Amino acid sequence: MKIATWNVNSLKVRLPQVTGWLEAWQPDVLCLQETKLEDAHFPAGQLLEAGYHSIFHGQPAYNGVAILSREPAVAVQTGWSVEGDAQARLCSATFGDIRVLNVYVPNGQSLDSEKYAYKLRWLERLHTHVEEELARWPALVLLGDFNIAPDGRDVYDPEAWGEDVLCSPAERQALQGIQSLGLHDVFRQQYPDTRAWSWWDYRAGRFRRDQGLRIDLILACSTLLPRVCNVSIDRETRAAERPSDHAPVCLLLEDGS
DNA sequence: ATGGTAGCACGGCTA
Repeated sequence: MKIATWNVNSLKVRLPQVTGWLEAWQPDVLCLQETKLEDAHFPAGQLLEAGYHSIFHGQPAYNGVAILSREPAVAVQTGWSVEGDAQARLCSATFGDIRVLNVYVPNGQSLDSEKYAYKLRWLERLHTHVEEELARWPALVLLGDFNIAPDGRDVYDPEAWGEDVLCSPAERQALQGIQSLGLHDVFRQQYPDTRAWSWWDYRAGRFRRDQGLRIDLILACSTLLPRVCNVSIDRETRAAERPSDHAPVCLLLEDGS
């Protein structure tokens, strides 16, 4: 079972790159963030021609999440379970024995912004939601664009970034709190000392100088860890023509028995 | 260098 996540920064612009990536990597499941598309404009037909079913939860211009899959999803859920959400940042589905939660965590903009307070509230809400989902689905993978670098190993210049947004203690603690429910950062588990990034700002030649952050994460519950074969960050796709500012991250799991 | 670039939508916001 191959499960991947990719913040595409507009699926309308990136559709050729996405279908190319599906062809090259052949994932069973690909979670997308920042599709920036209303549901009425989602290219489900073109993706089906490429061999993938879609579930999607979008809005005009901002946010938007989707899950593409070889097999049709079951137990699909968009947004939170009970209340509505104004911003399309979460969708979930089950494939085989695996529950997949795809998130686009708010960026937060800056520590003094109302958007940062919203980010912290959103993470609290996610904590509760993950707790509920784990009770129902023991084999769970939580993945997506977390807009949080877990620690200094995940930042090209931790001194310069300090405790700014994406690296602040409060959001890192919120992430740790969610992980304390029994979820493990599979990339970090596999590569304890590797400094690797999943996002490079378009500005200031950040990619050219390899100055990035690792904010796109795949968290797997303990029961799945023995099945982890490989985790990779596809830096080549960030280097390609007209790229998203994020690289895809891919997890390969052994099939369940 | 408190900028820079990209996307949405056509001015200014978001990242």
